[in-house]
Amino acid sequence: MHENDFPALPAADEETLCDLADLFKIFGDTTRIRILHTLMQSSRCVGEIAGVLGMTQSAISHQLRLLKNANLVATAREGKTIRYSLADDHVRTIVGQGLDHISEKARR
Amino acid sequence: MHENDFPALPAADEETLCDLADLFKIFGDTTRIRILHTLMQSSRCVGEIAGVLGMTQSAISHQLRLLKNANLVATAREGKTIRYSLADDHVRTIVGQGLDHISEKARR
DNA sequence: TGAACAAATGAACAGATTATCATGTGAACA
DNA sequence: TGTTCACATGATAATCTGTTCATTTGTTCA
Repeated sequence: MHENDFPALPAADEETLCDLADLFKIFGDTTRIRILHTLMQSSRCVGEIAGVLGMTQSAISHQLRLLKNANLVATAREGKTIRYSLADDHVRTIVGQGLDHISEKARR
Repeated sequence: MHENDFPALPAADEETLCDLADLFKIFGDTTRIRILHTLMQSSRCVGEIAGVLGMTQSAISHQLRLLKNANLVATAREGKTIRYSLADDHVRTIVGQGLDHISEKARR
């Protein structure tokens, strides 16, 4: 059997592929991945994230906006701070798959 | 139980997170996603991919190099052409997860 | 109310990214 | 051997991205 004859996934249309690229673009930045990684451990407010990552509040806030637009994080106001958390388990799954690929590559 | 207290994945170090971002960066471009999508259906040589996507051979070749460096595609010479195919099933899995996230988002 | 604090926003600049164009490389075969 | 074909590569220009700095918004609480 030829490995490429039976695609495991259905073909996607051009617009979907574009949306898909946009989604991965979000994961494709060190700062944003670090933010997501931080939120995978616990939800945090903006200032905390900035502190943990050693970056300015503004830089983090700009990136959080992108993450929120992509529905990857959710917000909840708590007093005068705003707590960010992962929106759902897709983030963990996608990150997990990425890590899988990397570790397999390293094994070669 | 607090949803963020028990991460499903272990913490990653800074270098791994950087590698992870680099991996997703590859998926985060429309041309490259279209190439991968094409290869998910069947392996193809460079000229075919360029034809299918309606782009120049040079543009495709440049992108294929990035895909190859990331170990996402494999090559095999066949006569005077070079056949590109997906390197392994991680591509399908990662793309599949991305599509999941998108369709769920659309459902809201 | 208004002072203090947390976060969001806008403009601008630096660095990265992508397609194009021109050219180089190497395998196949007459 | 040398021409041809398929692909790779390098330099360039246009576009995109991310951080910084300055400012604004909006909430809390004295």
